[in-house]
Amino acid sequence: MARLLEEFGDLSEVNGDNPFKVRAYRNVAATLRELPTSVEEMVRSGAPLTDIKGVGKEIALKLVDMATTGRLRQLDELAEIVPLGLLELRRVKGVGPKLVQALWRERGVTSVAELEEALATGRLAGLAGVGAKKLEAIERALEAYHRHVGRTPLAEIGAIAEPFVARLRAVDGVERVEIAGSYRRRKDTIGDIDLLVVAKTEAAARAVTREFTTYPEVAEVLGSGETRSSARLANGVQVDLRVIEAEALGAALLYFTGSKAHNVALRQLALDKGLHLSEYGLFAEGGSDAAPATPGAAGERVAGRTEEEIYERLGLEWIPPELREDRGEIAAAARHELPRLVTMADVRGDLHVHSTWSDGKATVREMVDACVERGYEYLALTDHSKALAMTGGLDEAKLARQWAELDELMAGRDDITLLRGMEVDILKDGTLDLSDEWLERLDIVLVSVHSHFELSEAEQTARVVKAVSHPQVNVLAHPTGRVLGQRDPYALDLSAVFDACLANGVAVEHNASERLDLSDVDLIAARSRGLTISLGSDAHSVAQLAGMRYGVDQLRRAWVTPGAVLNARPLAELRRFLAKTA
DNA sequence: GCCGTTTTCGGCCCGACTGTTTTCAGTCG
Repeated sequence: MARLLEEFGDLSEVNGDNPFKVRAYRNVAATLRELPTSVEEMVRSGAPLTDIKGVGKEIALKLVDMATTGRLRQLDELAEIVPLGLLELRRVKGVGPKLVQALWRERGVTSVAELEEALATGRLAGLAGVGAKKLEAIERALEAYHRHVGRTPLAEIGAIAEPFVARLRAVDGVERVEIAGSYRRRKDTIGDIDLLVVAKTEAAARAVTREFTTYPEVAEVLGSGETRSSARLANGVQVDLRVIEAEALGAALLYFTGSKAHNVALRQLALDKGLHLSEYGLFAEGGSDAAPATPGAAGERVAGRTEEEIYERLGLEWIPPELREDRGEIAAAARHELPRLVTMADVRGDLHVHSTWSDGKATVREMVDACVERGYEYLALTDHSKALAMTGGLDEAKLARQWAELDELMAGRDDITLLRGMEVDILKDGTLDLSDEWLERLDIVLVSVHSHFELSEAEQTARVVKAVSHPQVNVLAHPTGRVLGQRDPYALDLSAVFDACLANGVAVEHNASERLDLSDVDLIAARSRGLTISLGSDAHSVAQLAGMRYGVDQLRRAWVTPGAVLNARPLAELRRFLAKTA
């Protein structure tokens, strides 16, 4: 439904409809993506759809329509008039709704391919507002369009952004360099990198801009001015640099960290209080009838140097960036009831670790030593079961041999506790890939799906529900099967699966690998049901143990407190959960 | 199209950069 509404908004926009109407559709689409309950459920239970933020009479009708027919009639009708290729055109940087309309109505261009052809044959000459430079810009944008589509996983962005920032910090006269944007909010994937710089002098500001535009990884400078520059790196990621006054750093950090929805809500809150919030600060209302207008200023700046003072002036406690998604954090901050979010320091151990016994790159000893080094109190060794033949998965006999090694390795060792675990495959019929007798002897049993992703939702759900209903199972690992940028989640009724986990004392995993599965939205649903969340790095090497921090980030985005995290608990408490006596 | 402890009509977040103009429109974030 969100996708259909979004498409309807996009088509309306290139059709030239009222931009506020377009926004209304997009807002509802965004809200639906975050909605913990499904619209179908609301329709079934008779809950008023206008309770959903941004949904009025018209969109409510469309929701009901979509819930029953699976289609949006108005979208089909609009698609008859407006060529779908125009949506693709909009994704070329620099091509906005107006240009799309001009291209379509005045030149008959309705797709990226046709735009390229029109460029090559000089058919765009004479288009109002389009000169030689604009044509060049479109050509460059088309190259980028083909090279880079989509978002980059958080961990990859970190590897790119951090050395870049270090280089800018080294420029003489640079006071601060901060990464804002979705990277600071720790979103699972990142579209571009936003950098904020405070320079002591104008000369230093020019120097840092020069350093930015000449950075070796920069493939193309998209634009550069006194306060703002943009560049695209060789790998296609866009980086934006803003030079900020120290007095406005907090305001800029706030503004450029977003999210957009959070900012919009904050601005509205400011307006309600007779204030005006921009990236330059929080200002008192200026130019009213009573007060003489101050030349060149909207009013006195009442806050701006730090985020804390701006939030405080708005009557809010400081909101951690991970929460800034307009998911209720502003209301909670106003009540001073923001949750105490889980941190890396709360994590006492790793509950999903592989070794050379299956497809890991490091030995058990290396993994155990690395976990000691990380300060963990315990870890669970969870190699694959025999169904995953390509990983060298373990059958009962091999498991017995592994345990002999573990006994030897851990004898007399009291620096860490090693839990005997396994990541047991959920077979196609929902049975488990290890005998009951051996399941019972394990300290911790993870179960997960690694095959038959193509089953129908009903079959997949029944399969997973059956698996987690087995009395020996403790954790459902990577529940949705997604791999960022590579594989979409399989069809699954996550609500039904969560219910089964709750009923059976099974925790759901957040897999802190390139999966980041469950997603933040799924984690919110899990947390609000009272499920226990197990954090596992799914490390197949020592280096991958460090991925845990990205998992903690996602938990924080989902408002998860330490109490809900299985491996934030002391060993004795963890054991009680695993014994299902908790 | 949505929304309302000022409003059922008139708003809807706001500023920088670019290019094409010569005071502004389009686009982006």
